[in-house]
Amino acid sequence: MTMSSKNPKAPEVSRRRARNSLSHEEILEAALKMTEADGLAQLSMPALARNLGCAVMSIYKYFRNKDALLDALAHRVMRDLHRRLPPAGDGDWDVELVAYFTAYRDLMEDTPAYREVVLYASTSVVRAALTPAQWRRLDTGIGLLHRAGLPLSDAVRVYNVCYNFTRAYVAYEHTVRAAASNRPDTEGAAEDPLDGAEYPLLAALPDPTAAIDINEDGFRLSLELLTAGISRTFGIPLTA
Amino acid sequence: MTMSSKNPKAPEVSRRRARNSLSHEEILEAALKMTEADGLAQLSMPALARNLGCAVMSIYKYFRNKDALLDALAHRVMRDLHRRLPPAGDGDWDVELVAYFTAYRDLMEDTPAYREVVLYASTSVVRAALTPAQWRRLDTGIGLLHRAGLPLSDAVRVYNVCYNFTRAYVAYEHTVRAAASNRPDTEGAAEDPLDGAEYPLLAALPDPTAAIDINEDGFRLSLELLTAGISRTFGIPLTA
DNA sequence: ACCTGAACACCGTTCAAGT
DNA sequence: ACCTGAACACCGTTCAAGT
Repeated sequence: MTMSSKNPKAPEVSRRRARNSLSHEEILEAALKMTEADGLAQLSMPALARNLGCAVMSIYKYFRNKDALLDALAHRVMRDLHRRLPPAGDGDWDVELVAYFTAYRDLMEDTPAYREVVLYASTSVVRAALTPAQWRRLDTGIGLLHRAGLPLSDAVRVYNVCYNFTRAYVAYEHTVRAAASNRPDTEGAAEDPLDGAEYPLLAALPDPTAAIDINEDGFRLSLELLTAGISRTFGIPLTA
Repeated sequence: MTMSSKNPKAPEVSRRRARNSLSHEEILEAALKMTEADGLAQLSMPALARNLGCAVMSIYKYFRNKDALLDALAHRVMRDLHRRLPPAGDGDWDVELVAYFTAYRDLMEDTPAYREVVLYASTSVVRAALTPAQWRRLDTGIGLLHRAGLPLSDAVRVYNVCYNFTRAYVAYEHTVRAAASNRPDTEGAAEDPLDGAEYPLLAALPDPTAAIDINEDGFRLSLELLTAGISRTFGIPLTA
């Protein structure tokens, strides 16, 4: 009864895509949009093709397989990410250090799609060709510690620690949160009170599970402790 | 021509499983074995059924769906894990703290299947009913910091930081390593030397990518810095 | 009650064919 | 050259049927 079904020979909005209308870029853009909207888990080749209005196999002319597509997506996302991420400033080392890594987490919080993509393709992102913006940020981050008084080799080791801590924490936060939202929450189910004889300390706490929660407070305290640890271990004063 | 195909009416090794031969326990055991052998990614319902010598749908009599099975698997693994994980000792707080969290990482290194399972079902594991062994270890871990001089509420916050750091670090290490082993390594591809004018510090390094590597050294240094940070922030002396 | 095969709606991917 | 449909080997899961 619809217009398009009345006569199969009718124009029917031209199902077939024009000759060179598809491109590497358009496919990636669509994939990114879909990831932002519904998450990486929903990004399938058929769904992507539907979204592009092309046949599934057309995508394979531009990407060897799905993995290659995800790799390209990860690179694109990392490039965007570092464009929005400032290099280290030249204020007090401890203040700047906290700001430097907090900025990374904040940006990831802003754009959940980034977290998934970055988390997924860890390798291609961590190991493969870094963009100039990433090298720059890396260089200034190490410089921060070097200026504060650490020998270069120690500055690299300490930067490494802070960097991996931040990446790991954000990734872990994300997986925990994602998993939590997929389940019937046990919020209502009243927990059994803990036996004070068995667990003297936990039993005294208002919420024992707080000890293993993961949230922003923990991230902040971690950075504070790391900073204090750097100060103490390398004998450079804190300013804050 | 084979014996079994000659006569379809022959005994044929009795394809059908005996009446009550299947069980919750046997299924979980098989799933764990398969995960140890080939990784969680290879654990499909058909593969599991083949392994058990039963029909795929038989499994569904014991587990509502695959997610429920993975949940049960995660709980089983966490229970095993904490059985092998000692509570905190009563030596010097800083030495014990490092040993306490290093033990977790070491155990995860030992049994890669554990990492995958624990990593996967973050929620059910982190939030849902903890076993007595886990509560015990938690209680002694917090006690470690409390005995060292931290008020109980701070001891919980600091424990939380160390715990989440360790979990996150191990999980992140695992995903990076797993992803790396799935790809053509770029080891051979000689990296372009970095421009000394653009990246003065990185250019001076023998291997700039070391700044973002992840390995055991980073883990150890992280724990050292955290310990030093706790000492400095809460004014309790280091003994090591 | 417990176990099962057939069937469904999805994947990613190969292959041979359209234009 | 670029785009496409049909087909294949896999998933997880529902349903109705065997024993």
